[in-house]
Amino acid sequence: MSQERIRGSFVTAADVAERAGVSRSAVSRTFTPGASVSNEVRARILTAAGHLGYRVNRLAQGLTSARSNIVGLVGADIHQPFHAEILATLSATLLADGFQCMLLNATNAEHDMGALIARVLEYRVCAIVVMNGRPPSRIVKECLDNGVPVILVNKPMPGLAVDTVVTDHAAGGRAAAEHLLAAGCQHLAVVSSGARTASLEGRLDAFCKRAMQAGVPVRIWRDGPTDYSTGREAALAMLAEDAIDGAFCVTDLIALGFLDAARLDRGRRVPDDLSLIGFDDIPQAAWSAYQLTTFRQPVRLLTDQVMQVIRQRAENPESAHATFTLPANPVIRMTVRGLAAQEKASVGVLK
Amino acid sequence: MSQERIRGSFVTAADVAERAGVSRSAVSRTFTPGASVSNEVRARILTAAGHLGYRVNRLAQGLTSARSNIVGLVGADIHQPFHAEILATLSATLLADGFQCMLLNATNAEHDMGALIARVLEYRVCAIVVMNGRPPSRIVKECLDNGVPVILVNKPMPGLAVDTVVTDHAAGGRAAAEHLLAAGCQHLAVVSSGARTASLEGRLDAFCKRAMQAGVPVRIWRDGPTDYSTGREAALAMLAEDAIDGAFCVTDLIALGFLDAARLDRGRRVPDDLSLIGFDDIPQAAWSAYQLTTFRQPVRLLTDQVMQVIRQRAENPESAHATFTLPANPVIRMTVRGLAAQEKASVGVLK
DNA sequence: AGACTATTTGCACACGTGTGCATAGCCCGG
DNA sequence: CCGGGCTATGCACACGTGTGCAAATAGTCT
Repeated sequence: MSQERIRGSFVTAADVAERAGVSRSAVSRTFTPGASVSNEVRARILTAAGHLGYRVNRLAQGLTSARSNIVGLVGADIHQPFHAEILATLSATLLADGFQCMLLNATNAEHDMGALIARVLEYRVCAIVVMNGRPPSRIVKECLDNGVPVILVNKPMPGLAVDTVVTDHAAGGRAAAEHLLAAGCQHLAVVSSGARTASLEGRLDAFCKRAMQAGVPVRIWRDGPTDYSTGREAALAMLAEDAIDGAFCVTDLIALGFLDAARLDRGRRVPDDLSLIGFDDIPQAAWSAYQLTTFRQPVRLLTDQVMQVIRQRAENPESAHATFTLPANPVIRMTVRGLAAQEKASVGVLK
Repeated sequence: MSQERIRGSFVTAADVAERAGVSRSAVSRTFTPGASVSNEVRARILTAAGHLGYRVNRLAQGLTSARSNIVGLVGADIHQPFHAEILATLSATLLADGFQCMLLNATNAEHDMGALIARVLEYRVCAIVVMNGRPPSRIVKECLDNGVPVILVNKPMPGLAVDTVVTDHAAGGRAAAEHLLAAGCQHLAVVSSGARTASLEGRLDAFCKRAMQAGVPVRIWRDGPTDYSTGREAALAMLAEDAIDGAFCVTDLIALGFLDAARLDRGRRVPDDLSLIGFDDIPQAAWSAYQLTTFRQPVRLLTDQVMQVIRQRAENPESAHATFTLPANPVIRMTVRGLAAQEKASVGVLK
């Protein structure tokens, strides 16, 4: 088939044209949907292209159109379960829709992110999606100045012409408080990390506010990485003497660390002595050793909304910018007292 | 600063040249390391570029050189902890070394992978790394014909001119058997998924062979996805009546499912009644509820080796192809009988 | 001072593609 | 048979960059 290929170099449209005995334009038109080529010529070109192994050079193609169909995906800590799920879903959706994904994995959330976005701008990406982290607003502004739309997931940046897709963290935090109150908890705790991101703070603030409304005190932990280890440390410290009977961890990962330390190191029975709620609904939360009651971030809805924004901006760059807020639905499992007992029968062990 | 920018279009080298009062070549040379420009002109160009917000167009740049510095990363199931870790490490390394990553997330491991690789070829990537999955050899061959090196992680493909970087699965499987035999296990089991990948099969075969040498029977489970749920199902089925006292799960994810079902549903005490070993060393294996004894895939070494191959191929495409085999080191925690008791004191709770 | 060398700079071309424009061919109605 | 409209095709240009080559300029040695 490709025995006549010169090894190690790409075939160009001119090569195909020569072999098919037509002009290069005809080749270009054959691979451009909607262009006018006769069936006979198209067939000849396609067989020639097949024999030679021709592939359109998207670099050259993007040169004329001044825009590629590459989307830049920016994020930090992409190995964490929730971030990995967003990345996997979003990249699969983008690829299915004909886009290409450029992955920008920031090791240092703050500093690297700016440099990485600057680099991906050099590829004339058609959009940049910030999946998490805190890109400096200066670089976001530069993207916008260059006509590259920026879409922020779970991170509002007021005052910039960006599209924002967020989970309703406040509603989730409030609902978490209500669940724990309904379970009869009298001494609440909320566990977060030292990262002051809008999503984590939003959950925490709403939780505290709702508890305060009910007149229930809340101990606050806000230190360390957004990690399993932070949950453990918080539990070890807070459950040493305090009589906490209900805790909201702003992340499932934190919640699982908290749960392990509470049970294994502090001897608490969950949910009998202590009710616990997480956030995100990562796969591990459903594992039978945990059965964590949590709030599910609507990953599918988030990514679908991101896709829709990208498409819409592609065809109409000037349309108004918007913030889309999607609900986090409770996933009742076994770590909250009243609910666990009551729903036990109808909830499967694995989701 | 950028107040004079025409919003929504990129600045070209010609714009910078005009503003700085020099030729466009001078601009190009300023941004080309090692080219000859006087310090005075360079400075003038750099300030002009800064004011205008100039960024080199890598699409145009890659056009002349017939090769971009984009690396295609191909994989399936990238949300799984181990795959996510490989992806995170590899992408961070590549970005730190000045490459860009194009992410190819295959939803259907077999079929999609070919189509995705074909698409990324259109961007004249300088290398393709297959992180997992089974790309059809036809498309791999096409990459090689086009001079694009292909690097396979944990997946040998004999007969093709590719570089291969693998963990020593056979040695790991053998060592797992030896650990369980040393713990005095008499009735072994090995749990794998229905995916017949070289890495999983390599671990399984070596385990079985070593156990057979010792005259110990091995029950084999090989069904379902490479997943937590498979471990659960295997444990539920195998531990219903069988007197299994030692199990090797070819993946940590499988092992954790097995462990949960063994303890919670089948009432086994681990490691007293049952010793268990996994493979990969995902973060969850270190969680205090699990403390899984396992074999660590040397992710850092694997990715470093991949990087080295990429660099070396970049400067010398014709060098001989090789297979690099890296060892999987045991991580002794608490799920194997003799070892757990003996080492308990010296092993931290978190890694 | 003159010649020779090293450095800097600009011109012009190449890279591979899409596309506007003009031309050629075809079909069809009058 | 002729003209009009439609389709197919080729030419030539543009996109933004890197770079070889020649010219110009600065610097150095005799």
